[in-house]
This record gives sequence, C-alpha cells and structure tokens, in this order.
Amino acid sequence: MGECGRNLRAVLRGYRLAPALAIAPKLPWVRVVINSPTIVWLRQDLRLADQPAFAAAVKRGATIIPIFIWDPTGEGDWAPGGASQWWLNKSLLNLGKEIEHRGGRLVLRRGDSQAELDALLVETGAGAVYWCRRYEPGVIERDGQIKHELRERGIDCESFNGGLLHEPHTITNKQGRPFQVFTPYWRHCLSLDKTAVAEGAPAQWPAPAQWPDSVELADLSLTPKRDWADAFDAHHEPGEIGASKCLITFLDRAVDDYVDQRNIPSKVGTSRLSPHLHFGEISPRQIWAATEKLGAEKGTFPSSNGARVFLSEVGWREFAHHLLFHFRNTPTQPLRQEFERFPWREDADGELLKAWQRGQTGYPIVDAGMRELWATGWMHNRVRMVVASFLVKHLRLPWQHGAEWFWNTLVDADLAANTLGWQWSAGCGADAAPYFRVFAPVLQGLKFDTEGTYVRRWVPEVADLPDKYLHAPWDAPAEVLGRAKVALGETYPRPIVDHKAARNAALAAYQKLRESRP
DNA sequence: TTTTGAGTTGTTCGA
DNA sequence: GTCGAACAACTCAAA
Repeated sequence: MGECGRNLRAVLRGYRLAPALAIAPKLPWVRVVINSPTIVWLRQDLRLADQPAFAAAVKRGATIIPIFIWDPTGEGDWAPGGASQWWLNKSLLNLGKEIEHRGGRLVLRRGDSQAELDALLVETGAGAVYWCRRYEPGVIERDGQIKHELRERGIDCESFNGGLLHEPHTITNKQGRPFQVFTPYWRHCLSLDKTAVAEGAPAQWPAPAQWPDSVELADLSLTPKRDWADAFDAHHEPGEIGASKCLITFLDRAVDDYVDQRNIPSKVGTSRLSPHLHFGEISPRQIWAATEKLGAEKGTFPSSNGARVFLSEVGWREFAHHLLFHFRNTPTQPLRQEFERFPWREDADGELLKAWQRGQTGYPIVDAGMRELWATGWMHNRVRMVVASFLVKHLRLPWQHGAEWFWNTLVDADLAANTLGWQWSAGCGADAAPYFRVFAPVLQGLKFDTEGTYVRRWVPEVADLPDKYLHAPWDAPAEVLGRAKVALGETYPRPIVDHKAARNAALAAYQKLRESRP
C-alpha cells in the first residue's frame, strides 16, 4: 500500500493530517520535501550528541519536536524506582535547558505512551516519529505495538540503536544461539567492526511555528515525597554535561590505575558512569571513542590494561542486555531452572531483610554499603558484590528481594544490569559465580578497605575502633570496645548471622539443590 | 565430529 | 606464614 492509501486509512481512523502532507504526499517516484514535523520520542537516550533519532530527524529536514512521556505503567512490572525518578527529574531538567539553548523546547507529557503519541500527532500534524530502542521485555512489546499502529496510519516511524555497541539480535555464537558466557561473547564483539558515533541534534533548532502542549516537569511528580533523596544532589550531576565531565575526569585521573583502584570503595577509582549510561546521557560509542582517543594521545592505548578492562566493563553492560533480550523472564526467574527449588530461608516477619536494607547486619562492610546506597543512591561495585553475596548466601534470602531493593534505591537501576548482577551473585545465572564462592565480609573489608576509610565514613558508630577490629567488632576485647564507645547490641548490632555457620548452611543448601536434581 | 581447555570479581584447608 | 588444591557444572570455541 502506498503512502496515500495509508494516509486515507489514517483519516478514516479520525486522525487529522498535516496539510503539507495531505497536499504533497511522499511518493516513491517523486522527491518531495516533507514539511510535517518530526517527533523525536526520547526515553533512555536523554542526550543531544551521538543521537541517531535526532540525526534521522535532521536528515528528514522538517521541524523537530522532542518529547518525553512519563508512562510508568507502560514499563511492564518495572516502573522506574524512586532513586531513578530522582535522577530522571534532574536529567530532564538539564536536557530541556540544553534544547532551549538551541532554540527548541522539550515537550513533556504524562500518560499512556500510545495515547500521548496519538494526541501529539493530532496536535502537531507530525508525519514521522523516531526513537532509540530499549531492550526490556515489556518495553519491547509495547514499542512494537506502537510502531505497528503508527505505520498502519501512514506515519513514518523508525527506531534506532542509540544505547549499545551491538544490539542483542545481531549477536549469536557459531551455533546461531545467544552467548551465555562472557569471555567468548566479548571476544566475538571485539572481532566485529566498531560502531561509529552518530550525528546528533541540530545546533540551531528547527522549531515548529506552534509547539504542542507540555506539562511542567513538576507535574510528573518525580521527586520523592520524603526528603530521602535530598542529599543525592551532593553526589551526582545528572544530564549530558555531567556525563561528559564524569568520563573526562575518569579518563584523566583514574583509568590508568583502574585495574587495582576500582576495587577500593573509599576511592573514586571507577568511572561512576552507570546512571549516565542507563539514561543514555552518554553512549557506549562515545565512551569507546573517547577512551581510544585520550589513550592514544597519552600513548596508553591500546597498551593500557586499565583502558582494556574498563572497556570490558562496558562489555558486561552489553552482555547484560544480550541476556535480558534473549532470556526475557530472567528479571524474576533464575536462568538455571533448578534454582527454582533453592531452599531459601524463612523470614516471615521480614526482619532479616529489613536489617540488610537498613545496614544493621552487624557486619560493618555490609552495613557501610547499604547505608551508602540509601544516602547517595549509589554503591561501589565491590561492595555491591559483598552485600549481594551476604543477602543470598549468608541470609539465604531470595535474590529477587535484593534485586527489588536495588531497583528502588539505585540511581543507576537498570533491568539488564540488575538482573545479571543478582543472578550472578546467586549463582543461578549466566556465567555465574560458582556456588562455593561465598564472600567473607570480614576478609573483603580487610582486603579492600584496609585502612577502614569507607566503613568509618558510613558506619560512624564503630569509627573509633582500631583497624584491627573495625571489620569484626565482635572480636574486640571489652576494653577496646569500651574505649571506642561501642556497646554491641546497643550502639551497633551484633552480627545477625555467624559467618562460619551461615557459610556452611549456604553450601549445604547448594548441595541439597544438586542432590534433588531430577 | 569429538575432545579439550578455559572461563570477572573467593575462601578455606592442609601441607 | 605461604601456597596450592579443591570446591560443580556447563558453555563455547579451538584443536
């Protein structure tokens, strides 16, 4: 069916078309300038550079209307959590400012995505809708329906790869199946052609004569009701500019020592790009290009281990998307099905979970991590592994509980990464930690927070303990505790589980799982 | 086609 | 005190 036929059907469905389009329909054999505006639907690609949806809109040559629709119920079971909403609010604020600097406007709407797009098409007479793809199962389904609907109505509707080096559907192993082990996956990706950085939004905005209605940012109610997130400001700078600063600082100061320093939670040894990447304020393509460029200038690329290991972390993000795309039930179900029968511990009143969430387990490194998370919306990756292992193995509580808490409290909460991380920790996912790998909280503390800087910062109750006992206050003699003004069970909890006993119970539970295999 | 070796992040035990 | 081995099972690719 030609454009005219589709336009006709659109009219029959009750949609008013742009006059320009109705008068000069785009026919395959006639080159016609399409004057109807292009809607660029922004989602998790909140940036103006390396933005293929904007690039395509520029190429189309009409006015551009960038929109964001707040549609939490349209995200399946995974509406953005509180911390993510805090970030999103700031990110949208900054993106709106950037667009305004260029003479444009960011149109904000709330409600059902399809309904809002429909309304915007009517209001603006737009003839095209472009967006960058997302990979969450619920979102894939929704977007597919929307694309189908719009195309049925003769709207030029296209989606693009804005957030990955290689999209999941383009990667398979030699048997044509999805990879389940990281190393061969990443080797394969590295053998492929590099993905080039795309063009972005125009410097001078081709603004429509009339902008469609927009709600105020505050109307999206993205700021938490309680004052929980007020302190986040001190730790993060959401937005495209913040993302660039973050990358430049990291490449400038930290990438060369990344291999060692990334494990020290008291230091800024990691890139801290995760929330920026999640919201698409920066793309992995830009990160790749910048890492290569600055490394080449310094003469450290490709020879530097730091850069290589850093880029392989970007690879883990890719791998997470690969797995989520190909194994769509993994946000709630273990990839390895036998883990459905794992004998989790009863926690009827939820006291164990609560103690973990609040950083009251009695293990300082665990509590420090959980409190950093609550206070800043972020937690150092080394500590994420420690607290995850603690929840799943020491407390033997379902990894899904941890995933849910992280989902609500992390500013970088990302369905793909969160799912991979938790399944990896629980040992039930792809390329997972072996069952016998039970992180010992005291050892991890001593190894990666030797001076105790991190624990003292987040668990001030024990700050006056000498290094020797900081990570295991219960081992300290009474007089040492007294001098440090620590009263176990009063000022700071006794350990809620005994490490050795908990470790053995976890190993026994995994043993049981093996034996009960059908 | 079959076999083989290697695989993000650890801990404990015993020599 | 240090060091290597053992702790599954499975995926993937190279031989």
